[in-house]
Amino acid sequence: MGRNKAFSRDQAVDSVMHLIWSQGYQNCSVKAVSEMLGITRSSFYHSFGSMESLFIEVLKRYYVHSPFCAFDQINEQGDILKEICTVFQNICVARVTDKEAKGCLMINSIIELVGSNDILSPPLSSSVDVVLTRLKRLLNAANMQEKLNEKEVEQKALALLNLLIGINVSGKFIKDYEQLWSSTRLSLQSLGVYNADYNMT
Amino acid sequence: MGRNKAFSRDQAVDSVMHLIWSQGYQNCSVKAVSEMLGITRSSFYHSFGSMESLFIEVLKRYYVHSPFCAFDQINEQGDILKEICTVFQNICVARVTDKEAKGCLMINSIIELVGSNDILSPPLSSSVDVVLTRLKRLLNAANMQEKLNEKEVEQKALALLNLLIGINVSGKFIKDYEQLWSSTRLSLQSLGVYNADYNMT
DNA sequence: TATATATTGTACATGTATGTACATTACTTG
DNA sequence: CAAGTAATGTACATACATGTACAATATATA
Repeated sequence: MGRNKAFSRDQAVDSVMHLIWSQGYQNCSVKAVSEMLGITRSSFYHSFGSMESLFIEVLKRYYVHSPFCAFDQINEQGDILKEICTVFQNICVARVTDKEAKGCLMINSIIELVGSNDILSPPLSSSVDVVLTRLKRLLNAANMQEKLNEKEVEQKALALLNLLIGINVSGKFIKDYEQLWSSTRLSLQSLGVYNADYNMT
Repeated sequence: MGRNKAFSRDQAVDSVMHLIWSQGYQNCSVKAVSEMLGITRSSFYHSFGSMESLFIEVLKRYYVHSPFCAFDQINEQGDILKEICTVFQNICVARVTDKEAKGCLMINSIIELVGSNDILSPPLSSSVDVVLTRLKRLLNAANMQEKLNEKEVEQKALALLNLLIGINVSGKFIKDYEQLWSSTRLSLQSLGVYNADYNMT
């Protein structure tokens, strides 16, 4: 019972995600967000509580749009390393293609907020942990023959994460696909993830 | 002739640098900065014109504090690759040591501003170009025997820049030196920059 | 159809933020 | 020491921003 919402929460979270994505969290005031949603600030507070709690909701939603998510789709029975490379390649395409140079919302937010926002730092940090854990799992699965030890897997996973972050930032000023991808491929190849046989261009 | 400034411009730029560094550019209002400097906003505008122009001044000043600057100090006659590794190692130390998790001002600002601030995007992007050019030069100088071609040098330089960016961001949530450095070392080693003989721990 | 209730809107009090016009101050040079 | 000038301060007009109290609205259920 009670009155119906004048807006779809799903759509709202989605458009707020895009706003924060392109403008940064700190640049999104309750006023601006409310106006974009076509509701009053009063309704905003009633529905979402605060910008922080809305952002946490956005963050969960973002995951399915994130470069990280693609790692979850990888079939562990297939050629894992090749699929990892494909994910990286797709990220290069996405970064070069995006005219707004938005980059990755999660990475952007980490830089913007971790260390300064006590409420949002924990969820952001733990989001990264998830990715790191996932990468370790993939590397271990791909590792049946190579036999890296636990520490080496961890190092390599973090190296891949660093590369992921690097690309997402470089994409802000490097708009040439060939340049971005070829250096990414070089890094992947060096780390033993890319194989010349893959022949990706 | 005329009245003396009540503050040292040098000190002012320096403290504004640290404020922006720890809080982010967008979080530093003219009001807050003026109050920190102990001057009125009126004086601020008179002395600096705008936050944007002050930031450009800060950016120049930052360079000598930046991880990038260390590359300029490298003696091209010595063991260039080893010195590059030392720079990376020092960055790992700096990131892990910094309790505020500030990261690199330049990288932070790129993520925060490139693509959204039309005035500050160009100086930020060109700052990166300087670093990339410097890295290419170092790699070429270290390359006398290896004979990489132009493209390969460019790829490797960008790979190093990506690594640099990755570390600076990872340092926000990874506070264990061993973890950060060992994965960085792995990346450097993979790229043929680190040599097991260096024996850096 | 009446009523409970979730949603929305209005209004308020308060603080922050920006940029400028104009007056004041203090110092330097002739 | 007088005059010119750079630096500073005051005041204003305007807009943005936050969070809440209270009233109005719409709808599902009884």
